[in-house]
Amino acid sequence: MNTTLKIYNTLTKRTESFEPITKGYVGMYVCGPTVYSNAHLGNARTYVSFDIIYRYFLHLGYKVRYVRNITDAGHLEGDQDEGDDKFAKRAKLEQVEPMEIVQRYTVDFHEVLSHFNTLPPSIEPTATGHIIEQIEMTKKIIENGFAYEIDGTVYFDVEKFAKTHNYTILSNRNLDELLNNTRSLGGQDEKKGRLDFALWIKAKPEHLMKWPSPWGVGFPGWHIECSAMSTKYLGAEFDIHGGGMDLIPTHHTNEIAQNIACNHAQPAKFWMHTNMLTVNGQKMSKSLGNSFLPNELFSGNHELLEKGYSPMAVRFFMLQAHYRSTLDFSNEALQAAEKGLTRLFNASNKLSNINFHSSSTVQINDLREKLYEAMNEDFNTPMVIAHLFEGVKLINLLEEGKEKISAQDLDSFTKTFNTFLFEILGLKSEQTGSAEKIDELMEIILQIRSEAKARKDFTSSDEIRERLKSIGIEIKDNKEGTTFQVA
RNA sequence: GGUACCGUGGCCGAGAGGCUAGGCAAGGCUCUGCAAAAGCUUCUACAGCAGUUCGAAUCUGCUCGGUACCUCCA
Repeated sequence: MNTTLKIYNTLTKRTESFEPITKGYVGMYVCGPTVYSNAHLGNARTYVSFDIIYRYFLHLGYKVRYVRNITDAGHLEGDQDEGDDKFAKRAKLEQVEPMEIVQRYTVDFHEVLSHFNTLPPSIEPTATGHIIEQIEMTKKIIENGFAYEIDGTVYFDVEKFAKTHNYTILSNRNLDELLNNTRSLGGQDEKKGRLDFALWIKAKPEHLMKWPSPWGVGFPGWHIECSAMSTKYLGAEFDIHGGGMDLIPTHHTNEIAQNIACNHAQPAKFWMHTNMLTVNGQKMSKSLGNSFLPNELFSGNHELLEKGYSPMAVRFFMLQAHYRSTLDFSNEALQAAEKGLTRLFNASNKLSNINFHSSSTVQINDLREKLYEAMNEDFNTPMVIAHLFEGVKLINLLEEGKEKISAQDLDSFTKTFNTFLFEILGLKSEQTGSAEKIDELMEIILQIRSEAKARKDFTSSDEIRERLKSIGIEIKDNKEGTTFQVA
């Protein structure tokens, strides 16, 4: 296995070999959620994708600092200066303090991600906790001549920046077309250029979340928080910056401009973007009203859902598509994922029951190499899963005694299979804490049943099966004995 | 309107010039008191048209269809 990790870089539009800036260390920043409402499934996909990336770096032995922010201030509704920020707006609606909104949805966000078994980031900074850093950065950008103040609001001067830098490097948009875009936004702007965006916004008197600054009382613009926090925790230049694809044209474009204007450096070597989750071919989003909340998904309580799906089935469903492809949601696809995942878990359980022989009739290293190659190809999880299913086939052959494996190979194979399934893909079987007791209970019940069967007392054995089924435990007879599954 | 991207078997989805993933569904078989499950196995697809090539799902052009972004969004 000598392949190197390759990553598609939005900055260069190419797949490039990954080399960390500092050997053995990876600095990764991912744009986190704006916590003004519940996280939906589409949001979750992005964080599951980056969870895989984080896990794989850890698996490869890197020391990773994974920073993912919480946007809890200064996110404007529109790009117009009179915009209210989202928290204040939502707070007014719900008659609560803005920070109450922030707290509620931050907790919700964490709950959702923990259902999906994502690892927490190393640092999860909040925008409100870094007002000073954002003010400092804004000051520096003004000093460097790329921003100007008008009546308490500070704007980034995009046209000036674009004269000496490639402002649209990420989106590949034509700057002139952007500047002359006929689509008008209405309202008179006090800013100089139509592409200029706010770094600091003057607060109206009734505004709830506001802070003092050299330009008066106000609150930070959206884009500056990520620049300030990534610089603070990862430095002016770090390895990876990630986020959803919808952040490319505005948020990330502006982030790069701010970083260069302040630090004279393009912040990240690699820009990685995850694609959208679609429903019936359309992007899942809050504004389109086609989004599910994870709780609705788990319970099946939504008009688009035929039934509830477990968080792991959903995670597995997401991993069956590549992170840069759109993924279309459907009940059929989720049910397929559910069954496929069960097969993988069953195979993993079987591994401990396989007998070893003096030598192997199978090639174990091939599979291992293919798994690493797949991950190294820009984290190609669908291919990893395909190879794991080859492993499932192999496990079944070994179990039936059609192929033989040595103790050493079995050990290595078990380790590889389970490492990829649990550690790298982050899947976990969803047994409850009392699972062991259930196992013991079931052992007793099944023994009684098999005794009844031995007496050809099928009335009793069938009754046991039916009554277990009625409480959601399904039993299956096969050659070696009886297995059971808790629904 | 502008700019990108995409169109793969019944469904979801990898692949990116020859070696024709994988899962689910469906058919067949094995196992079995019955049932269910499980296992094995079969099914050979790349929107259409033209071109480049010894060879194209993969490259080029056009046509049709879809989506995203340009306005808050992961």
